[in-house]
Amino acid sequence: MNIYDVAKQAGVGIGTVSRVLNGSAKVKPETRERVQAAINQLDYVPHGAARSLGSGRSHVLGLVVPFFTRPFFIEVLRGVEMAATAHGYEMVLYNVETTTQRDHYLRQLPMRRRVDGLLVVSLFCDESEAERFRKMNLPVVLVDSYNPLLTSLVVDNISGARQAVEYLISLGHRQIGFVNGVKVGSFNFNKADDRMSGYRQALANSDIPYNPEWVSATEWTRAGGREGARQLLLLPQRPTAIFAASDVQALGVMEQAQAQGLRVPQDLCIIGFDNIELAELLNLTTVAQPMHEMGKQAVERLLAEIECPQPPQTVMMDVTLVHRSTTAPLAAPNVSAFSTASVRDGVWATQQNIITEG
Amino acid sequence: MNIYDVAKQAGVGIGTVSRVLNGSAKVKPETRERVQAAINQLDYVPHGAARSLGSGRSHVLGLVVPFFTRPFFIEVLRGVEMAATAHGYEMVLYNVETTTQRDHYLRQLPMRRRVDGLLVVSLFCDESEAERFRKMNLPVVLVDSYNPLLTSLVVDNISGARQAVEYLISLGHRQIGFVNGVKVGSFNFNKADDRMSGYRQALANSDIPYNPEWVSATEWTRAGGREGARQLLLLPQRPTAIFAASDVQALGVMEQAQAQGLRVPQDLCIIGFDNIELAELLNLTTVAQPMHEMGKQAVERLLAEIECPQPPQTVMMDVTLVHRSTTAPLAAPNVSAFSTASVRDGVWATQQNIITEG
DNA sequence: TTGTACGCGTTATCAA
DNA sequence: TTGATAACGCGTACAA
Repeated sequence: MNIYDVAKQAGVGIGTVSRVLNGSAKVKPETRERVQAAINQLDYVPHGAARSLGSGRSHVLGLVVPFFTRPFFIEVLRGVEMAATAHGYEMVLYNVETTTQRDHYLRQLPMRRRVDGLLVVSLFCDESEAERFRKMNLPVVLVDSYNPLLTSLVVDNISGARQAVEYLISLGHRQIGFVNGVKVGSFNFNKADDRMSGYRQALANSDIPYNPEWVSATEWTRAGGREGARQLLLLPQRPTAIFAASDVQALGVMEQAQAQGLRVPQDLCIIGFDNIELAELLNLTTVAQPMHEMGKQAVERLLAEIECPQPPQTVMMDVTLVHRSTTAPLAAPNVSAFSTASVRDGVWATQQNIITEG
Repeated sequence: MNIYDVAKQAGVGIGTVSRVLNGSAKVKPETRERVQAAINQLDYVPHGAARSLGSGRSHVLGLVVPFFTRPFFIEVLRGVEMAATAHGYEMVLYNVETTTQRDHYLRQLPMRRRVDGLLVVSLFCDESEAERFRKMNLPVVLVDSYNPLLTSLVVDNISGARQAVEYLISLGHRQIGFVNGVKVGSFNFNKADDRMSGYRQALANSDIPYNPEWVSATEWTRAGGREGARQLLLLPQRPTAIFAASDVQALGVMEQAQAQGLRVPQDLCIIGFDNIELAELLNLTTVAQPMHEMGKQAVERLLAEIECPQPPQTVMMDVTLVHRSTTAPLAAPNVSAFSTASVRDGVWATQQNIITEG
């Protein structure tokens, strides 16, 4: 059951069927109808592989993403999915959890085009790889990562971190901890560095000395955040507020605070980064990234590049601080334990009361 | 840069190159090495589409899943991804959010094999569709759904629901609400019905009359769960415990309890279904499904079917009740408001104390 | 064990 | 506006 069958059934040549299939302009309406009827009658659907082979286009986008089950990536993925299907593209998922996998996907996969383009999320991409993409004529867009040779969509991590810490300072905090993420292999390369820069800039702007003891770099996980917080909170001179490099880590910080009997926000203020769904649920103050929008824009730029080569471009997306109830003005020392807040003010208890989200 | 270039470079015919590429037995080690060297030297990677066209195999698995961002599906997806890559298969994601999309993917997509097999998750599949798959010789495995003509992986939803409700009864509850999920179009067809059956069976087994007022069917979302709980909890005679058809809905129930000032588990016990990551985090008692395992098994059965046709089989996976801290023995009436629990016993506060997970 | 020729189902290019 | 025909790159009989 192929294009010849349809042609025969409709009494035309295969060229005409192909034109109808691809919505080519030059075909008489009457003929088109006849072909269409034959197609419907035979339940004919073109063969994808043959089509790819002939046209050099697969209408498939490759998506290289680390740890795709993590909320941040899921949200980006969602934006990608919506945009891709809207434009008639399919999406194949390459999950990266090891450096080997990363190298494999970024080196082998592009060589012969099973995909029309590649979206690389949160993965560092070196010059030689970028150069190879160019040589192969494989359109690539980076999301949450940067390379001068490739179109890159980044959020302003420095500014986001700075805003978060400046907000804490404005609340009266001076002892501000930072639970950063680690740079594992080639993952999340600039992210950790940039958020660190933002943290230090904010401190410097207010002439607060930088204290390396108040910084820890952990896995980008709940357990990591928890461990990081444990280190900071057991110091003789502990931070009164902690900025975490991701919401997931912030979650771990909250758990650790809970475990040590510290109330949030009275005894410890917490700010996360990302604004995943859970952040809203737990009323976590956080730096919001436009994750859906990033996915969508990435697809659109990639498709543009597939249509015709574009000069590499770096797009900076804005972040916004979302005020929720894990932050509050610094309580006067030694009074915090009996502050004005209700005794039931756990994280969950406050959630219905203090909503300043805007 | 194709197989001919490699052949020329190695001084052999393309047949030999092909044999090397596909690990065919009959090739002299010396020749193999020469070909391999040429492949490496030219950075040659075979063209996927051409390969598919020639062999009739794409090494791609289609994954049709509704609302893939929801935790249950993500977990299944994760299992699928691991198994698929382990076997050298790629994975293309078809997200379904409307009946139109469902029909499209289940009717058009299979017609001409871009994929070697299809995994359909939580979607009802009717006889005619199953029949069509058979006619097309397209291997299909159903996950969390059932059709007699197709290999189906299901969990025992009836038993799971029954276990949950029986547990509540064993704790002394007699007024047990049920926040079920709706059957939207062709989504989650049997699931809602089966969990309802389990609920009613448990009641019947203990001679507790079924009270339709204590049942509501909502969206499978947090907002849905919340709305369902609102209906039940505002009744003059309100339930003392609520069983929710999914963890996500249970979350909504928790929120609503919180909003009405009901303490969990003293004033209201809650059991969910699925055991998503969040359930552990919030210490929600729930019925656990082996989500990763389902994804993995599904892939393995699908691959087996791709190798050679198998008779349809229904595999029942076990569920297990996970005891956490949103359930407790029913407090004596009128005492619950001043029970022995600490005043700070919100959901979060209890989480470190009452852990009976096994 | 190796090389050759053909087929897979399209798209694209021409000439009509 | 249409039909014939040559790619597309590989797998695979079949012949050597």
